[in-house]
Amino acid sequence: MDKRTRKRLESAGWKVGGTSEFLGLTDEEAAIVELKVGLANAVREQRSRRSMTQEQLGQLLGSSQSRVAKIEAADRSVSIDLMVRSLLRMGLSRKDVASYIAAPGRKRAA
Amino acid sequence: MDKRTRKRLESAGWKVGGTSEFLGLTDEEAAIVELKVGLANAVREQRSRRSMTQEQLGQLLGSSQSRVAKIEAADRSVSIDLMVRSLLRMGLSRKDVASYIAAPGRKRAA
DNA sequence: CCAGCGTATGTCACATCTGACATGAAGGCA
DNA sequence: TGCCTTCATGTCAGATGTGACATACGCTGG
Repeated sequence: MDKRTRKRLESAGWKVGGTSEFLGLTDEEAAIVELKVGLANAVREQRSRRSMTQEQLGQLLGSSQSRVAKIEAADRSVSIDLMVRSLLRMGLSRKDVASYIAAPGRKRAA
Repeated sequence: MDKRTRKRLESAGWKVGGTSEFLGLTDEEAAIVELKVGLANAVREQRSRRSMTQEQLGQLLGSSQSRVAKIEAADRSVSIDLMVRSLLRMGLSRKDVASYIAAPGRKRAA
């Protein structure tokens, strides 16, 4: 998890320690946070890859710039559903989404 | 997609054709349905593997028998979040969940 | 210095999801 | 046949997620 990501998460209210659990964060909660971070990074990366602004992506998703920002920040108020729908709308396949979910944190090939 | 699954989906209000799209179902919607069916099957399979009743699983999830039934039926009223949380609560890893999402429909090894 | 662009954050009315309950249907068994 | 277990489906009040808006922050070019 890079510094920037961690900062975003913490300020969003998540309690993050190491890459996994810490005080008051069960294994399951930790797994969900990690999973969401993976998807959040995926969205940011895919958008970036298309040279789109958050505003443009928001439009593509039928949503707003602010919500895209929250998605990419893995904000508490964002569901996995929304993240997945975003990726699919950007043309990714179910398998692509799965690979992002399985991914540890950063880095990715295709 | 087996017959039983298709029946459950259709009665749940989804419009399903082939394994993918049909009338009035965009590619994205189709992908979401398939993804949810994969997770629904995963929950049913994992529960079955543990010889638990829906009632017992409901308790483990802090929920009810009826909601478990809806989860396994990939009901409209069930979010991907809930399905994922269920699988994690049953002890699966992020990677396990990912593999179920990537899976076409039925069959699985481990 | 200060516009302007892209992004981040807080808030809120409205939409969707969720647990719980009631009830029904299918199968097993005495 | 009646009873019991397990799963399916409808409903609803309360919880959570969502789009939109306002506003703030950092950066870059003028």
